[in-house]
Amino acid sequence: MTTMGDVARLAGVSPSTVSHVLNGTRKVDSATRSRVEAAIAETGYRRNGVARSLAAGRTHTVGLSISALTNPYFGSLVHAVERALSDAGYVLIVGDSHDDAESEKRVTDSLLDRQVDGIIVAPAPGSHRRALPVIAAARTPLVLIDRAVDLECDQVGPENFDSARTLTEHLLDVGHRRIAVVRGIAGISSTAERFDGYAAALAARGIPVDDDLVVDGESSTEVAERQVHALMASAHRPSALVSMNNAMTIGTLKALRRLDLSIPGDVAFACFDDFEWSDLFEPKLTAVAQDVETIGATAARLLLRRIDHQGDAPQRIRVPSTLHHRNSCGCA
Amino acid sequence: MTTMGDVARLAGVSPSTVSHVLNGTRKVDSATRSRVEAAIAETGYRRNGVARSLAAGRTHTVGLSISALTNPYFGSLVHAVERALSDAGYVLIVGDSHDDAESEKRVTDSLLDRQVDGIIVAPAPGSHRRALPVIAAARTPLVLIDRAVDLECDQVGPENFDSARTLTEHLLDVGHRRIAVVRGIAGISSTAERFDGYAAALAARGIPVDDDLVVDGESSTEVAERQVHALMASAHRPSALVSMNNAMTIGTLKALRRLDLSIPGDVAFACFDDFEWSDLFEPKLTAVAQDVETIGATAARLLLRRIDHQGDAPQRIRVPSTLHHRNSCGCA
DNA sequence: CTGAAAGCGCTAACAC
DNA sequence: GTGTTAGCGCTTTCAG
Repeated sequence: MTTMGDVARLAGVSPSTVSHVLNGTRKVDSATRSRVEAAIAETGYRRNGVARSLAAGRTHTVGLSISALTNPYFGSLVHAVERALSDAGYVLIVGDSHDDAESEKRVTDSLLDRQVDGIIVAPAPGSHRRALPVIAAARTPLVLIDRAVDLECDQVGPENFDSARTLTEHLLDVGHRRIAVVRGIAGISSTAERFDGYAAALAARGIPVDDDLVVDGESSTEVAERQVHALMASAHRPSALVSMNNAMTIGTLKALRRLDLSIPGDVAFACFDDFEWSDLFEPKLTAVAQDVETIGATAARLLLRRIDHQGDAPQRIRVPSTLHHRNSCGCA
Repeated sequence: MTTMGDVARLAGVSPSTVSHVLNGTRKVDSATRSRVEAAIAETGYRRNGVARSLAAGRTHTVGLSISALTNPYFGSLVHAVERALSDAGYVLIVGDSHDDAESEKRVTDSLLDRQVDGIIVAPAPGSHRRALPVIAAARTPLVLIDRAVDLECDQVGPENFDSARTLTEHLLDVGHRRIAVVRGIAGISSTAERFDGYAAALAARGIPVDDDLVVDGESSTEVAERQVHALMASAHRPSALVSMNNAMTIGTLKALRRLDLSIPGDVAFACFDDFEWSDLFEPKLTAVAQDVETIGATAARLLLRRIDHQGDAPQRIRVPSTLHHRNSCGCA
């Protein structure tokens, strides 16, 4: 390993000059600079970022705790965050929380140990009692993404309530009265907000929430498939269905297929999250698309700002979603 | 920031003892250990991983250069790699290469600067002339994933040739003679290998490759849609189609839909990469599923092994794929 | 079983 | 415009 000292010696200058030409951090005579650059080229010197971070007190590294990269929604989120961060010269460490408070804590502890300059968390259920307080105590800049938590810090996520209400209202407009909802995993804000949106739409029409029509899909394809199958095979089958995320939508569609129920003939259908193949599917899916790009980019932006200005007031941003009206809702 | 020195002073021991209780790196009297632990708890001390890495010469960090996390295939790959790595106490930095040699070089340079203990690369076209030599020169453990390159280093990827041949043969068996292929981005091994598999299947039946039936989808949904549309609207329309990856499959299906061509009635279809919704689509897609989990886990395993044993002979592993025979191929 | 001390490679005052 | 030097916080010989 060749170090800055080696380069300095070869160029006949001091280490600090080498440092300064490398970082452009003070004026260096162009002749000197050339000698240094030649020495760097000759030795194949490459700077040691670890030493640099230790001395400078900054790692230019950001951590992200998230669950299930397998889910394209999160994949896109990571993608958007990574892009924004790398444009700013930062690098991204990703850790999978498995949507479990314990694993999430392990991930964030490891990020904190590594002295990341900031952390973005898609909080797992129970996060506010485990990981989040520790991050706050470490005074490491923090941004919450995708899900809201009752905590004084920057937060970005999709608009859930209105979107879920719109989806439900639409089904109501088509004439449905018995509308079932497939709800996500308990303990996270999006599940609650989307459910509330559903309930609000019904309430506005004077329809009470019927517990028999609320199925817990736990944000999982398998669970949703099983639960929807049970519901649709039962006596109190609804005439319409709303699924609150992409994974559960697939489960729901599988269940309907297994029961040989047609959409929208036997049941109307609308869902949260759009798919690349939404209009390839027959019938084309009426869905609410989240603006993942914006959510991710905003999270990165908020974090970078906070890294530079610890003091600013925390912001909470909701990114609007857009309804893609196609024909699974049956209102052709 | 409280440091190890602070803890040592409070516990009335030397910094080195604190270090040893923290790392379990030498025997410490249990009374002493307790005092140290108490001091740690009292101060809320958290170790500085950067200083640790500098002193120890290891970062317990691995870098991954990959393209398009948006693509669920890569998302799952990252997921698998991350899991295996975090089980081993490593952390993963991901960088997006955009399948471009220049960006890839930027990503890997930044990883090298950060002194990662190893790097996993899904080589972009041209990688062997830019990023890879630099990594090799730095003598940083390297594993290639997803795509092969003519280089002496560990490599893991899917089996492509046989899978593509099987897919094509199947269409041939159904009786098709004019089979078009939608081919991926140029310059990467999987594109070449899959195309060769296609060509080999034809050759075995004495059918020459017809250039008019080779469409370049560039691994992109949009390009594939455009090209397939052109082909299918032309005079020399094939009776069957093979698509060589997931993104292009979606493009292909969109094109067929736009032309109102039915599968398998108007064209038989088979593809590389399985989707969660493959059997939800009508007709269900006949597809080759790659074992992403295994590929990712293997890459991690190879890398960790090489980090510990620089000397071992490089391995090249091909993970077999499995054919899901459904009905888009039209052989009911 | 424990401590002293020499670095790890760099940054950033501070001095000239 | 350039050099000196004191750290950054930890690991790890080497002694005892």
